[in-house]
Amino acid sequence: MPELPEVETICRGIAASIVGAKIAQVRINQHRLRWPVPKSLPTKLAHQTIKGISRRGKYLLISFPNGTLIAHLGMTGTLQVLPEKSPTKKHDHIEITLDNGKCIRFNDPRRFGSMVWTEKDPLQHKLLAQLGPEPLSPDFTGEYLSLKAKNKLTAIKTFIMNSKNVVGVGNIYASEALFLAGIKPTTITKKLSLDHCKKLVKTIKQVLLASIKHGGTTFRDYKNSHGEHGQFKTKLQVYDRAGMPCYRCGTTIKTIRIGQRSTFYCPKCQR
DNA sequence: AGTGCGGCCTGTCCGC
DNA sequence: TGCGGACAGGCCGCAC
Repeated sequence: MPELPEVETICRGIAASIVGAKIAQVRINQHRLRWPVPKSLPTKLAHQTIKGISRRGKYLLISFPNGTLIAHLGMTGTLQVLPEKSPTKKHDHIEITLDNGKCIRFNDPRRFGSMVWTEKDPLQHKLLAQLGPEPLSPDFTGEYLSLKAKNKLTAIKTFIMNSKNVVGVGNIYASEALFLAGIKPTTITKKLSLDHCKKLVKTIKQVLLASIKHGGTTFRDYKNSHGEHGQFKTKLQVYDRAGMPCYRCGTTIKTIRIGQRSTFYCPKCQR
């Protein structure tokens, strides 16, 4: 499942082969994604040159002179740059052929992903305007988290997974960061001290950076822009390890559900 | 206003 | 072996 490190990996992986290229053709094989892909997209993109690609949270922004394509990979989406002639696969919903002999393929079996077109400032788009700070930016500090978290009655895990508070922390990295910080995922946010918040901010940054370094985490579906799996899975401390011994203390890892999400933690290391 | 949950989807896994 | 059902999950949008 693509979280921030996976999206960052894809962004870095495809930039060199698409920026500066001109669109030759856009084909929509399936317009029913999270939101319908506008039928006018092929016309909008025709003959436009790709100016750049960047990331905001888990959104990829591909910019053109006349607007921006905002892509989200949802749960199972992949974005690959392939030779133009490589065969279309099942669930290749959108194919963007470039004038350099390559083709961008958006593949998403579960169709939780999206592809949105905007001609305004993309950061002011409804999907992006309300987003909290980037977790790896200097804006994301213990003081910020502490201020934002005080008086809130939600579980800390739910809180850090809410993109209004901080972007890019999904289910896997939330469990991992809380383990590294020694904080029980059910802890009510207002009970966290400033020191807890500082520690947690540090471990969120730490786990995201480590995952980017290893090319992301592949759980079931994630592949990078070259179709390769991420290697961070082997580094996971608690995620999907229910019933197995904690690497640190040997206590059996527990799983519970918080806000309809499976959550993993060590009952001894996290309090 | 803030919180919580329904719904969108298909592949995988499990039990009968 | 084949089939049905449960489950996985990001995130918007609605209901309370």
